[in-house]
Amino acid sequence: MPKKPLETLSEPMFYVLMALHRQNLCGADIVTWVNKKTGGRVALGPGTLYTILPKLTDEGILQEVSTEGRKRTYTMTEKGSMLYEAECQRLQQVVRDIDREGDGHCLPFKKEA
Amino acid sequence: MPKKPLETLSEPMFYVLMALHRQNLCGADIVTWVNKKTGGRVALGPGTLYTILPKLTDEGILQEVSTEGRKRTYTMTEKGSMLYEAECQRLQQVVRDIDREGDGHCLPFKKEA
DNA sequence: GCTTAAATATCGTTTCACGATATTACTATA
DNA sequence: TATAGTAATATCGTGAAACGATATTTAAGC
Repeated sequence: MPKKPLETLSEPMFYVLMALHRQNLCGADIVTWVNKKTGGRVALGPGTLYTILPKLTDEGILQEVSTEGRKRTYTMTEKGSMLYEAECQRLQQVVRDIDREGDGHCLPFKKEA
Repeated sequence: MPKKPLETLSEPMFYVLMALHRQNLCGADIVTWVNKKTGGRVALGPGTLYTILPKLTDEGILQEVSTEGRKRTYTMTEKGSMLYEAECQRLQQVVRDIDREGDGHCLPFKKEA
C-alpha cells in the first residue's frame, strides 16, 4: 500500500520549517538556528533532525538546493510554505482558544442531545 | 528505578487540562468539550484519553472528585493549574517567535565562532 | 430479568523522538 | 601525499506516545 501522506507537522518539523522560512540552511545550521531562536527551549538533536529531513524531502516539503562536500542545503517548496503557514494559523488559533476560555464561549457546558 | 516525573504536557494532555480549567468533567464530557471547542481539529479518542487520565492522576495533576456509577469526574489540582499556565505561556512564546521571524531578529544568520 | 446505552478500560499497532554512536568528506599541516 | 582533526550527516536502538478497535462494567428503562 502506498505510504500515506503527512497531514500535520510535528513540533520539531515545525521548527525546521521556521528555520527555513527565510533562509536556506543545512542541517547543522538548522540546529544552531533553532537553539538560538528558542533559547534552548526546543532541543533539536541530530537523531530527530536527520530523520525528519528525508521525510520532509520525500513529501515535497523541502528540497535540496546545493551540496558542498557533505553539506546539504535545503529550501522550502511552495507546498512547504503552505503547510508552514497553516501550522502558524493553527497555533494562533490555539492561543486564541486559551484567551477565550474564561469568557463563557463554551460555557455553561451542555452535552449535545 | 522510580518512574521519572512528567516534565512537559503533550498536546492531548494540554487540551484535557483546558477542558478542566473551569469545570470538573468526566472523561466522556472532556472528549465532547474538546471536539466542540476545537471544531474537531483535535481528535481526542478513547484510547488517548483513558491512557492519559490515570497518568495525570498519578502525577498529581488531576484528582477524582466524584463517582456516580461508572462515571468518574475529575478536577485539576494546584500543580495541574501551574503546569497548564506554564504550557499556555510556552505556546504564546511560540506564536511570538512566529511573529518576529521576519523582523531580522535572528537575521542575518551567522554561525557562532 | 433483559436489553440498551453510556462510560470507562484494555490491547495491539504504528509512529515518533531522542541520545549515542558511526560514517563520510573536506582541510590543514607536516 | 600521509595523516590528524573537524564539521556534517547518517544510522541504530530504545522507550514513549497516539490511536482505533474492541471489550468490559454500570445504571436505567421496559
